[in-house]
Amino acid sequence: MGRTRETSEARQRILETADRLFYAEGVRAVGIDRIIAEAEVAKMSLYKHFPSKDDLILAVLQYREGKVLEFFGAAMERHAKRTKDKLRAFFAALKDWFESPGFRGCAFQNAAVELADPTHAGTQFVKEHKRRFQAFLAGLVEEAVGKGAAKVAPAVGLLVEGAIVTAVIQGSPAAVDVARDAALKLVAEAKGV
Amino acid sequence: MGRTRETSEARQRILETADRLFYAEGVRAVGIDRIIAEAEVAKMSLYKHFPSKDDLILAVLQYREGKVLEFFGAAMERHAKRTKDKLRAFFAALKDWFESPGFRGCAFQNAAVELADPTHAGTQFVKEHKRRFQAFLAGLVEEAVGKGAAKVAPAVGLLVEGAIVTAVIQGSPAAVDVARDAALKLVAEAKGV
DNA sequence: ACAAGAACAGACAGGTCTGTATACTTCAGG
DNA sequence: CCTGAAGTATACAGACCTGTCTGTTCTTGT
Repeated sequence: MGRTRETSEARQRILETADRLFYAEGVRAVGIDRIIAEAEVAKMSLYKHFPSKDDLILAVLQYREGKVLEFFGAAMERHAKRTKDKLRAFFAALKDWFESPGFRGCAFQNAAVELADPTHAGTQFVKEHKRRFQAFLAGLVEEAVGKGAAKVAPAVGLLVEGAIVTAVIQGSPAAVDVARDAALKLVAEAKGV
Repeated sequence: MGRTRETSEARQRILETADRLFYAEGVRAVGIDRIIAEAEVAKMSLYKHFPSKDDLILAVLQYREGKVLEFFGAAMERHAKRTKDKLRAFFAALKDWFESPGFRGCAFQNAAVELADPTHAGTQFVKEHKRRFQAFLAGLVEEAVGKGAAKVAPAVGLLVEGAIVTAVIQGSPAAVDVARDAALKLVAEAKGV
């Protein structure tokens, strides 16, 4: 039989191409024609899988959340061999990301800024993603600090978000070191008390 | 004589209107036609004062930097009557901003994201603005902590940036309290040592 | 072999975008 | 009174945008 709707090769090619272009140039700046040309796909194929561009944007964000998870999983595991501290491994992974070619900040945040519409499904998804990401981060903090994690985890989250936007604007990954040192200081203090 | 080029009424109306629309909906989403309609200005007047939309974007960013300075100056002075601590007054002013109607994050950051082009004059200006803003913040930190300011000021900057993006995505000003508490903790520790 | 689903190819409609061109109005200073 | 600067009004070019429509080709299960 023909490939099922969710695993179609054309669909996958569209998702990957759109993800790459959206991240590099923005969801508003990249048009449908550009995506189908680079994905080597017919326009009707795109609209069969994604009824509108807004649907495609949402699908790309969902697709990207999976990729982000994979990236941090792999990078942290790589670093875990040096430091047993998971929080340190996370910041090392963050630095890897900042230094990766084509780094342009957080795709979710960027999309939310460009959409500029709180009712857009993509904006809603970004909000939920950030909550999930913060929960993940809180888990790492809890391993480092134990019960008092609730107190410092949100501050660590702000340091991470701040480091992301600062790194992309300054065009340098240096912010991650500042964020890591401050986060470790806050964690150490929470532990000490 | 006719008003000089820099103080023309039409020019001012264009700047204010463009600033309002750009901030609310984004520099890419708002077109020239929309701006001239709401500013009640002829298209040729706009292009006389700003040769291209990119020039207008840059001019709006410069105009806005002045307004931001005014806002924080006024808000901090208002709060300075309650707390003598300038850093506390700053975070109180930040909260005022987060709670102001139509808050949509940092206009400079948003513009940089939308432009998605490091060579764009607007992007360059955003980078410089952030450096100036960080210097201003470092001044506040120095008053609180003295000589050791260089150590904690960058971290406080990340907390502030993180609070801005988090507040807009979560649609709540709660992040500012987290940022303030963490910043004061870092400052207190730097002072103690 | 054949029907049906999936993808391809490309034209097209209707709208929006930036930027230019043309012609008219208003008004102040010499 | 006349010149020139500033602003107004409007039409237009050329590009690009999303989404639709019509056909063709390829593959695969029955």
